[in-house]
Formats: sequence, C-alpha cells, structure tokens
Amino acid sequence: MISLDTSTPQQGLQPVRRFTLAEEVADQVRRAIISGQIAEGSAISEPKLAAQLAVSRVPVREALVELEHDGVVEFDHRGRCQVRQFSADDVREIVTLRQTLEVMSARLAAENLTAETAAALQENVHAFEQETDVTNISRLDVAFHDLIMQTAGHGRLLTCWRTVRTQFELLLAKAHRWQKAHDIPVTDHALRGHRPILNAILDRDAEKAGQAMRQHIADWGELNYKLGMGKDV
Amino acid sequence: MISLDTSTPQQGLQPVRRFTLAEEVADQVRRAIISGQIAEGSAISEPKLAAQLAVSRVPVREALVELEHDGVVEFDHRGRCQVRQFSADDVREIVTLRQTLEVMSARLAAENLTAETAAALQENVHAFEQETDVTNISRLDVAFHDLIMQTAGHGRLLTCWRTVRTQFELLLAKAHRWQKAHDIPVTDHALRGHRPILNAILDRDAEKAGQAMRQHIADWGELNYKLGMGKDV
DNA sequence: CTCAGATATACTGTATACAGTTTAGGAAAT
DNA sequence: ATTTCCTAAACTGTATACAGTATATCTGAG
Repeated sequence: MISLDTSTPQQGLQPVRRFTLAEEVADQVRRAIISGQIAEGSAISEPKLAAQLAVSRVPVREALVELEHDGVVEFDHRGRCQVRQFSADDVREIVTLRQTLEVMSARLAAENLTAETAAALQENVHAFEQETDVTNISRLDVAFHDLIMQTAGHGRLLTCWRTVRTQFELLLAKAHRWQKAHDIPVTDHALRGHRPILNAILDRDAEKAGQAMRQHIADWGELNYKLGMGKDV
Repeated sequence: MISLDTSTPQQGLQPVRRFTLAEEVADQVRRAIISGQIAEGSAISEPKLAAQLAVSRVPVREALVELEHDGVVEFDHRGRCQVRQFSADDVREIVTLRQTLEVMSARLAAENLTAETAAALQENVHAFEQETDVTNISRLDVAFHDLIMQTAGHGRLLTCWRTVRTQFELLLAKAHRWQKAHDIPVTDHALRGHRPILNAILDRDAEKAGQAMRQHIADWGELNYKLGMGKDV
C-alpha cells in the first residue's frame, strides 16, 4: 500500500521522467551518426530533418545543440550544422582527454565502491569477456566505462565525460566497421584489459586502478592510431 | 589593398562573428547570477525573463540551456528552471575537477608554449600581482587560467573547462562578497601562487607546471572550505 | 562551352500561437 | 479558522509564421 501523504514521501519512488521530442530526436540522430548512416561531413538542415521525423523545427534545433555538446556535429559561423569529421588530431584529443577523465574516475570508483556497484562491474566484465557480437561488445565496453563513472560519484566529472562519451562510441563503431571491411577479427584486440581495472577497483586500490585505466586507454589509442582512425572509414 | 579574389584568401581576416540574442541573454543572466543579483535558488521563468529583456522566449530558452551546461542553473523534472545552489560537496567537486583539468592544461601549456602565449601569460601575472581592485583581480585570475587552457591547445579539454569555468567565477565572486561583508582583506590570500606556475611553464617543465597547478588549486580549495563556501553568502 | 548576373529556393534566427499541465487563489464546507 | 474543491493564471513543450541572408538554379552574353 502506498502512502498518499505527500508530506512524508515514499522512499524509492522517483518523479516520472518526462520525455521530450528533443531528446527523442537527439537519440535518433546520434544513433544514425554513430552507425555511419549519416556520413561524416554531411550537412544537416533543420527543416529537412524536422520533416523526416515529423516534428517541428524547435525540438530538432534543441537536439542539434545537444549533439554539438556531444561533439558529433558542429555549427559554422553562419549557423549551418554538419556532422563533424575526425582528424588524427581529434582522435589524439579524445584519447588524451579520456585518459585524464577516466583515470580520475577509476581512482574515485576505487574509493567509493559499494556492494551493488561492485556486482554490476563484475557482471559487466564477465559478460564482456564472453560476448562475441560486435554490437554488444561495443555496448558493454561503453557500459563498463559508464559504470565506473557512475561509481565515481562525481557529478561534474560525469558532465565532462558526456562531452566525449558519444565521440568514444563513434570511434568504436568506426573501428569496428573498418575491421569488418578489412576482415580483421575484432575480438583479439587489447580491449580485454577491463579485468585489471576491475581487480584494482575491487581491491579499492585507487592508484593501481588509475594506472590500469591509463594503460587501457593508451592501448586503445594505439589501436586507433594503427587503424588510421581519423582518416575516415 | 585587399584582394577580392576569394580563391586566395587574405590572411588574418576572420569570418565575421554572428551575435545571436541567445548569447546576449546568456551573458546577461550569467553575469547577474555571478554577481549575486539573481540569488541562488531563484526560479527563472522564461516568459518573465523574456519580457524583462524584451525578446521572445526562444532565445531565452536557448540561453538557459547554455547556462545549464555552465552548471549555474538547473531544470527540474517538470522543465522548471532555477539558479543552482552550491553545497559543500559541490564546492569539493569543482575543486577536484579543476585540479584534474587544469593540471592537464598546465602540462600541455608547458609543452606547447609559444613566444606570444608566453608574453601574454607574463603580462597577466604581472598585472595580477599589481592589481588591488577586487573585480579586476577576479577577471585577471580567470584570465590566467583561460590563457593556460588556450595555450594547451586541446579543444576538448577546453570544452570540459567551460563546464566549470562559470562555477569557478561564481565561487570567486561569492568568496569576495563574503570577505567584503566580513571586512577580511582579499589581497593576502594564497592566490598569488600564479608565479610558480608561470615559471614552470616558461621553463617548459610540464611535470613541475602540473604540480604547481595542483598545489595552487588545492590552496584555493582550502580557502573555500575555510570560508564555508557552499553555505551561501 | 564558360562565366556573369539575376531570380528563385532554402535556411537560420526570432517571434508568435496553441495545447496540456502545473501552480496559485478563492469560495464553500466543516 | 481550517481544509477541500474548484476556477483562473502561469508555465513549458511544440508548432507555425516571418524576416533577413545565403545558396542554388537558370538565363544570356562572350
């Protein structure tokens, strides 16, 4: 039985989430960009996109601003929007910024670990190591880093993470497409390095967790450089 | 004489910057929040703000979203906007995130230093050490950290910096108001620590620059904790 | 065939309009 | 006097409208 007395709010009940069209549009466009369905460098016209999605320009506009913060589209000085193209320098930026942000998150996660987050991380790494489907591998990979960020419990760090998260996903997807196109197996790369990070966090060893994370992302960076990421798929 | 041949573009000419009402609104509201003119926790109504500024709701809406990214306002689950209140935890977050981001920027700045940026930094520190007016001190303080970020030459790091920059300014202004209200002189605090950072950067010693920055921000954090920041002015 | 100029189309920034929902206020009842 | 219920005002999310500017198309001259 649920108390209807609002002065003593019920625990575990969250205010209902309000979904806006802008979020929906942002999600769809984001997915389309990550999947390569919308090519790098493509111009995005508000009216056309609005027509395609059967909404007005307003939510489209808001969605594009969000995607700009995600770093996957950009506006020129005239207000024209286009899908961002990633140069080799961009890839380096993403790698180095991830290192900085995620080393911090790994340290904090080691310090703030709880039973629930520990279980979630273990579960994730286990599933990650078993998974063979490329799409799911990506999903679990991103989820692992998200989980650590969550565990870190630092709202503003999370905000920063959101500014690179989508770009990280994009590079992952691009790499997978590249590997598929060149018949290079995806599973034998360095990304199985989640385990050392997990162990360090479970040991609550902040320093070791940070180092493991730094190494992991450096390895990922090397992979991207080797694949010639930023030279477009 | 300026060549009109667009195929061989003239150096040093930038596309004209387009100022939108949204930016103008964001600037004004940001300033009002930093100065305390709009109190922490105040509700912000789009129609009222639009009427006050004599613009429509559209640019106001866009401005508020920008300010949300700046971390100075927040939207509740109903879409209502209010000026954010800073708890002691928020202050800790701002301090620790600044450390992470700015240690990185100091290192990069040491590596990427040019003659111009060196001159600009020297000039800034010199002016900072001479200045006595509180408002100008704040301006120069923020400008110093901006300059280092600029010098670092890392676009995505700069994006992250922007998510805390305004909050940094806000804490500075709050501290100054607090000190003024309690007749505590502002000039004798630890903030004169820009010099060691500058020297390390000029020496192109990335490690030392990072350490100096870490210490500087830690000192600033201590000052804030001591003043009881997050307990509102 | 190439290029310049003119006209038409498209796009962004901003304003206004509207629908559904929330907040506030006041009347009625206890 | 307090509480409940109802009505009115206000606010957000979304759609539509409009003005000014940029892009694209087409025509005609060389």
